[in-house]
Formats: sequence, structure tokens, C-alpha cells
Amino acid sequence: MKISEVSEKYNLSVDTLRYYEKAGLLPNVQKNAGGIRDYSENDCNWVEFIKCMRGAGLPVAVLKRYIELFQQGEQTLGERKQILIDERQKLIEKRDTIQATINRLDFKINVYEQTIVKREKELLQGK
Amino acid sequence: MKISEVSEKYNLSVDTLRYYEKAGLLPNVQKNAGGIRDYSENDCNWVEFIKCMRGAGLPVAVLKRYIELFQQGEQTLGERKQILIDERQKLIEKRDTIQATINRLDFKINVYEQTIVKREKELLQGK
DNA sequence: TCTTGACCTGAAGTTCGCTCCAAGTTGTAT
DNA sequence: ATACAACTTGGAGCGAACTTCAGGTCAAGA
Repeated sequence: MKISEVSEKYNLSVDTLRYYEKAGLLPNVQKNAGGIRDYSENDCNWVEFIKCMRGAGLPVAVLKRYIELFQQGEQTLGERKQILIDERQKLIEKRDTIQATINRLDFKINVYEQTIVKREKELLQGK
Repeated sequence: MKISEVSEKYNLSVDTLRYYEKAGLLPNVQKNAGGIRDYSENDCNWVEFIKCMRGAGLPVAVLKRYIELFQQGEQTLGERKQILIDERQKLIEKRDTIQATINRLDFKINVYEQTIVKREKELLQGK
């Protein structure tokens, strides 16, 4: 698969794909004789994984470390699991922070709604 | 209230507080004859609001716009309400993205756990 | 064969949100 | 009066995650 196809498939720019590769997130992408990338199905699965994790805000450096460990084989299973547990915990905190802010916005939006309705009524009564 | 006290109260650095002010998020902080800031209770409430919104990831530029409109009085009620509705919607999407990633991590962590337990058993059996 | 578009590289540039620095002023305790 | 900590400003610097650029190579169609 060419880089433009992967770009289209996952809605990531070709620049971002090359950037991820340079950053160590896609260490296995093969190149043909002419130096042109040919993404395997496995590469694509990694792209999809990285896109998902980045979408939730996991830092590139953390993903790089995870992939590094993955490359090293089974003796890193524990460390990899711990990374995922740590990041999961951070996401839970982030989600809860966001939820609290949504609740606050809900309240504020309601106050605005009521105020606006009140102002409209006053206007109709020619106050 | 002095800047150091506000900094302590809301756990924001004095640099951040001055940055927010320069960025237009705290337009009303008064200064005494010597040029030293004196935060009112109202200023503090804005600091708290900004801290909360920034904590959820609302951009400084959006908050600046919101505060600008607030300064302009009642004729901007509708526009202000719309900003909050838009940002609320983005937060909901962000929260859902994060939740989906948490679920994915939960699954992956379980797979790791099972794999690790399996490897340990094999080790005990001298495989 | 020629052109054109997609690909390549390394490096520089951009945006965001702070964070730090230099150099100077103010307020307070002794 | 003197020290010294806390305050002030404008501007530079930083880390993260891209994004763009310059200059070149490659592959396919007319």
C-alpha cells in the first residue's frame, strides 16, 4: 500500500505518516528499490492503533516507548502492560475533568437560556 | 489579593496569571499606585472559571472571545451562549473519544494479563 | 522522449500555551 | 537607611506535534 492510500484510508496526512515513522512509531515500513514506502497490513494496523491513541491524547513519546518495547519481544510484556495501565488511568482522570466541565457548561447554558427568555419577555412588555 | 496569593489559592503560577491577563482573559485586574496587581473577588472568580475551562482544554482564544463579549454587556448574551454550546459539544466528542480509547485499553490490558499469566504457568511447568 | 504528478529527504517554520530571563521598581522588616 | 524579597515589564525560549519548504528522484501516460 502506498503512503497516499494509507493517508486516505486513515485520514492522516502523508506528512504526519512520515513524521510518525521518523518519530519511531512505525519502525517496520518497507521501501522498494526506488525508496518508496510500501505499507503492509501490519503497518496499517499500527497506523490505526497510533491514530486512536493519539486521538485520545497519548503523547508520541509514550507510544514510541511502547513500540520500542514491543520490538524487544516477550520479556517486555510486563512493562508494556504497565504503560497501558498508566495511560488508562490518565485518560480516566481526563474524562472526569471533561465531564465536570460539561456539567458546569450545561448549568451555565441554562442560566443563559433563562436570562435570554426573560429579556425577550421584558422586551415584548415594552419594559 | 496579591498575585502570589491568587497563585497559591488556584495553584497556577504567577507567570501563568500574568500570561492570562496579557492574553485578554483577565481584563479588569486593578493595580495600586506602585503598579502592583490587586485581585478582587470577582477577578478570582474569573481565574477559577478560566482554570476550569483550560483544564478541560478550551483554547485561550475562545475564552478571550467569550470574555470580550462579556465585557460588551447584554446584547452579546446570545453569542456567548452559542460559544458555550459549541464548546460543550466539542467536549462531549472528546469525552466519547477518550471513553472509547479507555475501553480499548481495558481490553488490551486484559489480553496482556492473560498472556503474562500463561507465560508464568509455562515457566513453572518448565516448558 | 518528455512531462507531470507522486514520491523521497533533511531541515526549517508554525502554533499553542506556557515558562523563563533581564533589568528595573516597590514594599517591608530590621 | 538598608537590605532583600516580591513585584513589574517586554521579550526570548521551550516542548509538543505537526506542517511546510527546497531540492531532488521515480514512474506512468501522451
